[in-house]
Amino acid sequence: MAELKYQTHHGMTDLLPDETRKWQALEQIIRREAAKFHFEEIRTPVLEPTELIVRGLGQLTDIVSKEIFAFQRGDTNYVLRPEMTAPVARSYVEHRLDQRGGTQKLYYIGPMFRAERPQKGRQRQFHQFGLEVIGSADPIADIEVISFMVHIYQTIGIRNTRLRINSVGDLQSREAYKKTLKAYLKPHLPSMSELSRTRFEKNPMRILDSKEPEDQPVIEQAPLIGDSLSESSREHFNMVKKLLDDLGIDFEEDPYLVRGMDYYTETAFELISPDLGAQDALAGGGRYDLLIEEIGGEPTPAVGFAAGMERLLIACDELGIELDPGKSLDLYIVTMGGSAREWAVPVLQQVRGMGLSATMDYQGRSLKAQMKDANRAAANYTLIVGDHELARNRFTFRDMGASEEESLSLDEILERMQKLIGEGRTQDKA
RNA sequence: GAGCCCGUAGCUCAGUCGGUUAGAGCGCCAGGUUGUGGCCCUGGAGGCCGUGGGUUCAAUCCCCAUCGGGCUCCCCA
Repeated sequence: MAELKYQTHHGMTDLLPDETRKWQALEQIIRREAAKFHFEEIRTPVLEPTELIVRGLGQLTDIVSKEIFAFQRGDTNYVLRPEMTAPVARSYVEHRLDQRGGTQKLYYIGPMFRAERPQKGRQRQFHQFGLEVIGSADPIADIEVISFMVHIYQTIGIRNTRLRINSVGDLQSREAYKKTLKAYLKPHLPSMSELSRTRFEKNPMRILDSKEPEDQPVIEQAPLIGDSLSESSREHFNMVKKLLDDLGIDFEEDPYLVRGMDYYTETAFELISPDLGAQDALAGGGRYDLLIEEIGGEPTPAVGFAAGMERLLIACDELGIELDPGKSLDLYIVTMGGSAREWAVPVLQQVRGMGLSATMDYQGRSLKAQMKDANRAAANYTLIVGDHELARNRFTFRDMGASEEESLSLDEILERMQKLIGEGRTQDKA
């Protein structure tokens, strides 16, 4: 096709009407289920202070070091949020949400931005939904979060997922572990990948995540975080696993699971799907007991997860799960002639006032073209009006599904429509 | 940041071993049915064959660059 004057940026896509129906259906499920778990929605700006993201996620993480969209205006630094945990934590501190009392249970849905090379299941503007439970150190909080995450995919019908969990321990455990790990790694460094060698000083735990072949033998023999866990971290993790068992949620313990953000402590988890290809992580999360203090709040334990919506929808496609309820319209008013068109305008308002959806042609097209349009819009009924009907004050009311029609007064038609609401025969897919 | 593949109508894709007016299906518009959709038939609109340059008598086709897209590594949702 010819060169376009303007188009979306690399890795960013328009969601067109035939797509957005599916998105709305997904969002509806998320909101409904979040409400069941008694989570409340939080919405924050897409632009955040650069420092928040850098401090929050960690300077050395991939996201911060090479994937953030940042710009400056005057002497203020802005970033497009790459994730929601830090922004929610910021909001919690900024608005003293602890003063609302108890544990804050928040959910969000929205666009995130990362300057990566796009591929299947990875875009520069993508969408996540997720939960944050702030103010509880109880393993029950971890479990509620994990259980919601698993529940959502179950509800949608994505069954063949795998839950992987690990504990990265509290601060003491991590310091102790880093020490043993570095002591172990040091003699092997010369034979290891360049990436791992750079990580050694900065963040040795990330080496365990390496997929470089030359690192594998070293990693296999490496000491595990599990062996360095403090007593309380061990108890916490054991309780999480026990509760998962109690809930009948299958999981596999992966001692090598280390997640991408520095703020994680204790429980870390990931939900992966074999239906996704290279980018197989559907969702992931964990506890972040140090983040809120790190960004200037009171020491506050918290746990959450984030899920990629594009990936969820890809999985649905792969599995043949249809979220799109399809188009629907209650009434299409077909008009012939200027007076009929003018007559229709207030009738539309009346029908809509009854809670039904209604539209008409705006172009003065032929009856046939309007019928075709009504069909395309998946209209359940059409009301046909021309000079003939106006003169007799009786209108043609056509049932598009049954291909039957009769001549009725407007009141009779409205009465029928009213009845349809009661019978739930209309497509009110809010 | 690195590698591989691909850019022909709105969409999915043929095609030209380089050679006069570039095709199909679907979609769109109209007619067949002077006031009736979904099926069928007929017709129509719609392409500087992504863009720029090069080679050539001649380029949509070959070469280079560029832009865009897809996939992979890395990493993540």
